[in-house]
Amino acid sequence: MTQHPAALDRAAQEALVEALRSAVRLAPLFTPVMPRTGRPFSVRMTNLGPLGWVSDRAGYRYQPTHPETGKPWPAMPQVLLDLWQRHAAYPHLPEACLVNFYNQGAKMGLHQDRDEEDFAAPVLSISLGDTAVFRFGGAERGGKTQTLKLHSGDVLVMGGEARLCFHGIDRVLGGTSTLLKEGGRINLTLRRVTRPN
DNA sequence: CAGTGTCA
DNA sequence: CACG
Repeated sequence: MTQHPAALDRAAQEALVEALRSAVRLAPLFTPVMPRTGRPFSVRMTNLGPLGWVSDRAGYRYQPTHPETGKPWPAMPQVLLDLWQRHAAYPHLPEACLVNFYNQGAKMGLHQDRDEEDFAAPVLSISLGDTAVFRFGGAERGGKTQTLKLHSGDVLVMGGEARLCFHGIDRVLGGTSTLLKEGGRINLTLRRVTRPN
């Protein structure tokens, strides 16, 4: 787990937010639900790139289209591909950018990212907007955990031993950033999904 | 079990 | 930590 504080300056963050606004017009935020129970998540999400992560009553999976519009996900902006190239230390393109929007009060329980085929690729996380309290532990559920504050513009790389660590968001600290006029936090996670040829 | 509710 |  490697944190790069303020890897994106304010101008880069604003440009990214603008790109995300365009993307969300094409691929609206949706509220995922838990497999089997159908209980809703508190975050809303969308995706960019050839594949997107979705959760519904049938389970977790990656798919090439938006679950509500049926249309392909919008392309990943070049700035994200550049960030991957710079921080991922992995010689293939990312295939999915999961966009999670947290309003104040939203959280994400401890989980592992394990729906990808290639755990050799890291997961790269980019934080925008309000500061979040990020919790992470080891590769076993129930192990010791620590917390870390993630600020707007931070890039976190979960690779190597940290690739399968349990992690989640305890809470979002309202009013800690002026980046998003509507408040809240956006997290982007870039992932390689399929095993490269 | 990427969810919530409850209790020490 | 148990649940549905």
